[in-house]
Amino acid sequence: MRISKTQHEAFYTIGELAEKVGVNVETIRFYERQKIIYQPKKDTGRRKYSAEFVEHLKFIKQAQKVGFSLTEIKEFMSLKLNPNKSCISIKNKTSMKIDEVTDKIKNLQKMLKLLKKFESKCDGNESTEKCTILDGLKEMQL
Amino acid sequence: MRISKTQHEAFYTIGELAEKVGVNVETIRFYERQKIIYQPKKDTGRRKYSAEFVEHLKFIKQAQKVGFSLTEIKEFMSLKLNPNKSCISIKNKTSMKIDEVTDKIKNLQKMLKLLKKFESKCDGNESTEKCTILDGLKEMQL
DNA sequence: GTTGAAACCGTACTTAGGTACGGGTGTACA
DNA sequence: TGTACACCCGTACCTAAGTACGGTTTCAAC
Repeated sequence: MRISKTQHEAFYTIGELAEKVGVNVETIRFYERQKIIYQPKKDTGRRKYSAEFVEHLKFIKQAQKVGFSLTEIKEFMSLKLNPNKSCISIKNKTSMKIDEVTDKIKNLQKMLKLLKKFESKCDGNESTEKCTILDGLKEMQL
Repeated sequence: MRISKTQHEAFYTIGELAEKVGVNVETIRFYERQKIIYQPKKDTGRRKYSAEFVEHLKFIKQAQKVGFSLTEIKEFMSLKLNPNKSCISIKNKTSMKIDEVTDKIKNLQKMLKLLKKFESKCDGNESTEKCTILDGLKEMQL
């Protein structure tokens, strides 16, 4: 991380940014090509990232973790940067995502319950022939 | 669905099975190639699926929905069909999966909470410039 | 001032999870 | 009995989300 002489503002090279966020340099270039993040100012041909890019990338990674696709994330990002549309489409997308996430949580909770049931029944010493976990799999209809 | 003459047992063609489970015929062939399901008995060259395949495929689809990869699913399936290993590895895998699923639920719940907060604050009529949902995205650190 | 790491760029390759295609064969039903 | 439809197989193609490669330029440190 370097400090700009005039503004005391922190900037990162692509390598530093990648390191800071825990992604590959190539991934950042890839996001740029896909227009998920915008290309930052360049200094003698090199990308110069301001601190907001750390937040952008962290947001992308978090959103991915909970199941948003890059396409969905790109939409959110572009809405942030492009404030000329009515808010209603954002609200609709949000509602749809709420339903989707709610559903996913429910399914995961069922799965979790089953996994715990299997785990508690199994003493770990049987051959798989008698394994209660495998028996459990049979009834695993979410 | 046809009924076998001698046993009153139901069998499905690949097309019927696909229809019943709601997947593509090609997907079933793909799973077979990937050895996620085994190849059923054939009758004059054609696959003849017993009812258990309906359950197998439903299980695969449910497991995918909650985030298991085909590789993980394949392991579970192969354990069912191959009862020669000690049960302990299954128990370990199960415990790991419990942690993973628990974590995923937690993250999804955080995401859900944020999404709901955004939704309730937004009246849907503002320009995105003023959109509270987009403001919310800024703070979205899970 | 040299030199080695790191950035640049475009292109190609990878893995996961399918889907489509094309040419040949079996079969249900009018 | 004929014909359309379902099935067979292998191979090719597709999208998502990166990762790697190779040749060139630039910067930073000695």
